[in-house]
Amino acid sequence: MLQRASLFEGLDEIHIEELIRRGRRRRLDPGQTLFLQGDRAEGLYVVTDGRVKVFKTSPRGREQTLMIMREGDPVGEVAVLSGEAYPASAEALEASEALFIPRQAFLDLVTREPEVAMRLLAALSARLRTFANLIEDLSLREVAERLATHLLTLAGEGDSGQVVDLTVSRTQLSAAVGTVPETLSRAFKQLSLSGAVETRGRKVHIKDRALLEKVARAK
Amino acid sequence: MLQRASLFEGLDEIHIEELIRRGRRRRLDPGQTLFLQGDRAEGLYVVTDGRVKVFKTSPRGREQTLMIMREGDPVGEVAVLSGEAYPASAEALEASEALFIPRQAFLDLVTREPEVAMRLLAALSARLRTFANLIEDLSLREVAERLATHLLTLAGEGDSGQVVDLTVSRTQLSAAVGTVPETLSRAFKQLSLSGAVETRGRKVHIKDRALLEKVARAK
DNA sequence: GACCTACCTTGACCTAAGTCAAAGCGGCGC
DNA sequence: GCGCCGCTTTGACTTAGGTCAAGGTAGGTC
Repeated sequence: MLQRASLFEGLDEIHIEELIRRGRRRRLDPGQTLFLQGDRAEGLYVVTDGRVKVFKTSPRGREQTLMIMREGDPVGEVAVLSGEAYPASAEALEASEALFIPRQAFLDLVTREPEVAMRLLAALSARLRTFANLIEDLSLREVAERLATHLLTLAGEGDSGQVVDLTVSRTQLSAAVGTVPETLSRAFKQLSLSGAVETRGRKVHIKDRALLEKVARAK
Repeated sequence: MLQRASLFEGLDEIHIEELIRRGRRRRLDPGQTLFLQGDRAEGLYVVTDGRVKVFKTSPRGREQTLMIMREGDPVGEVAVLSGEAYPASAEALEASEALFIPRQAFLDLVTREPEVAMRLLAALSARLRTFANLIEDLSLREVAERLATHLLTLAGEGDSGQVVDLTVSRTQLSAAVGTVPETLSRAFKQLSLSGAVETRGRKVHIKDRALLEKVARAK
């Protein structure tokens, strides 16, 4: 499984085995916390099954999801690399499993295997790009636009008529889009009324992709 | 100069010289563009003098500053590493100078010198942390709180009574904090009236650090 | 010193979106 | 089948903050 993780793809058996030997497998119940923002970073996790949400919390209890990690994704490497506390919290979205890799084991691997370092650079770059887009969205675009973009991202390249699976509850989606459930609900209604999409629970039917793109690009 | 850049600190003369040989020095007038979001990334820049702003633009003309880079900082490496277009635009804030390093020259150096790769990992990690905080701010906190945090960051560890230099115009600051000049102005007024700070042009006198921290941590 | 320009502040207004409270709705257990 | 619990939607209201339009202020130039 680790071999298929983008970070470790094609890595020698020996290293994989060392990671597993030095690491510790951890089962996660839905909603279970991996770590909280501010915790000292003793290591990182690699998601081996299920999904893990990385998020920030406001004092008033609102949440902003930073990213949702799946099988093969590393969680918490940033803290390990910079040697500081975790900058955000992480919890399992569903029953999941992760391999905990102690700080030093990971640093050893990264310094010893330039290939891993390069992969890591690629991963962090991609993430920075995603974050930059989220910043842009939050600062410069409104909720309906963000939702439209989000749906299009989920939909990928397909054309009108396809059905995308949100895979998360509305509450989770609202936190990912940077709003509250009530506002998300109204944004969906707006998109439905205009004829761009049709919703059925967690499935969203994209009825008019061009229209959705127009909303996404917006004013 | 490059030797003092955090990325290349302590790097062999030979490599530095190669970078300079393969690179191209570029003078920048205030406001001059280095690249625009979406441009194909032929390489990256290292700021050698002055300051460069990296930002996103909305169709309605508003701007969100992502970061301000100074002497020694790399700009545009993310695009080079991920091999895609620049995810944001960059322009000089003042008369500046930068070394343009072609894509391949940089990739050669990174793959050949693990030390540089490690430095880069550290730099990207730090940036991810900054971005995560900006996302949190934009999504979960209000303008006065963000401004207070920003001022405290500029102030560093000092105590009440110190004077911090904004170094940028109000318009620039508003784009960095994620708002418009009018709203920033009102936020400053709010902080002044409460007695937390006093403003004199680009200098801000921190009169009551504890109070400022209270505003920053907020509700 | 007077003028110009660019930036900053203020006031009045408007709108997106958050909050609070109350129904809906749906799946699950009994 | 009935009722319960959690999630989602809806409605009414409030508010942060963006927009537009005047003024104000300061630094630079002649």
